[in-house]
Amino acid sequence: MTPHRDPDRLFSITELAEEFGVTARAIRFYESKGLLEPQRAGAMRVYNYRDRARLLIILRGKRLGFSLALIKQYLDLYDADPGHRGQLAALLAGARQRIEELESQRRDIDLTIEELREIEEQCLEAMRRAGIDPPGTDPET
Amino acid sequence: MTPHRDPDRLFSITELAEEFGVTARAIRFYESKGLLEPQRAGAMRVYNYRDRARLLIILRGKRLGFSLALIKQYLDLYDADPGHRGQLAALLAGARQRIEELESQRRDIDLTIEELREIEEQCLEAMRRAGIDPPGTDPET
DNA sequence: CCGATGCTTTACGTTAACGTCAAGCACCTC
DNA sequence: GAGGTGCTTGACGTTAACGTAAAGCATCGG
Repeated sequence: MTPHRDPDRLFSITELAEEFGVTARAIRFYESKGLLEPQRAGAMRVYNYRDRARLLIILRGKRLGFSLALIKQYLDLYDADPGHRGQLAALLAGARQRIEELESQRRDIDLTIEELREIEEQCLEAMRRAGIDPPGTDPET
Repeated sequence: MTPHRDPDRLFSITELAEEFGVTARAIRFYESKGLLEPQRAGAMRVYNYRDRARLLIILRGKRLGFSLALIKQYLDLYDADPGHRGQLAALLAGARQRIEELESQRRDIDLTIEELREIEEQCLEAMRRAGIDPPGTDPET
C-alpha cells in the first residue's frame, strides 16, 4: 500500500516521471546538470530510494522558486556533509533570502496592482464621458 | 523649462535613450518589432513628439509587466481607432486581466513564503537539537 | 586629409529549463 | 525475422528582450 516506504525498491525513469508528473527528458536533464546520478543496468537508468528522494527535493526546490544551480549546491552540500551542519545553515540562509526576495516581489506586485487599478478607473471614466456603457467587473452574465 | 511640451521638438535616438534610461539598442529593437516607426533623415532615425509618447507607453507597459507583443497590439489599436473606443475597452480588459494574474501570483507567493517559513523553523529546531547556536534573523551586527 | 564621434545594419550570443526530433540498441512477440 | 516498445545519446529548437561585436557611411574639428 505504501510501496514508497520500501528502501529497496528500484524505479525506472518513466515510473518516476509518471509518479511526479514530469517528463523523462526533464529527469535526464537534471542528471546532465549533476543533480542526479542513478545506477545503470547496461545503459538503462535505475533509480533507488535515495535517488527518488533527491528528485523530490529537486522538484520541491523548483516549486519554491529556486534555480537548478542553487538546488545542486544544496544537494552537493547534503552529500559532502554527513552531520548536515553546514547544510542546515545553508538551507536556512537560502530560505531566508528567498523569503526576502518574495516579499520584495509582493511589494512590487501590490504597487503594480494599484497602478493598474488607477488605469482601470481612468478607462471607466473616459468611457462614461464618451457615452459608452461601462462594463462591470462581471464574472457573471 | 518644459521642453517636452513643445509638440514640434525632434529627438535623436540617444536623446530618448538617455532621457528614459534605456539603451539605443532597445529602442531599435522596439522598432524592429513594429512598436515604433520614426521618420528618417537620410539613414538616421528622427523621433517626434508622438513617437516619444509611444515610447513612454511602451516603457510603462513593460514596467507593468506586459509583453512587447501585447503592447504592440494596444498601440496598433490606438492608431486604427480614432475615437479610441475599442482601444479603451481593450485597455480596460487588459488591465483587468493583468490584475487577476498579479493577484494570483501574489497568492502563490504567500503560500510559498509560508512553506519557506516552515522550513526555516525546521532548520532552527534541528540546529538547536544539534547544539548549534541558532543565528537570529539579524539585520544588525 | 586624419581621426574621432555618431549613427547605421547585420548577425550571432545570452539565460533557463527543458521540447523535439533523429538514429540506434536491446528485448519481446508472433 | 519483422515489427513494436522502451530506453539510450546527441544535437538542435524554443521564448523574451535585448547585449555585443563587426563593418561601414557621414560629418565635424583641426
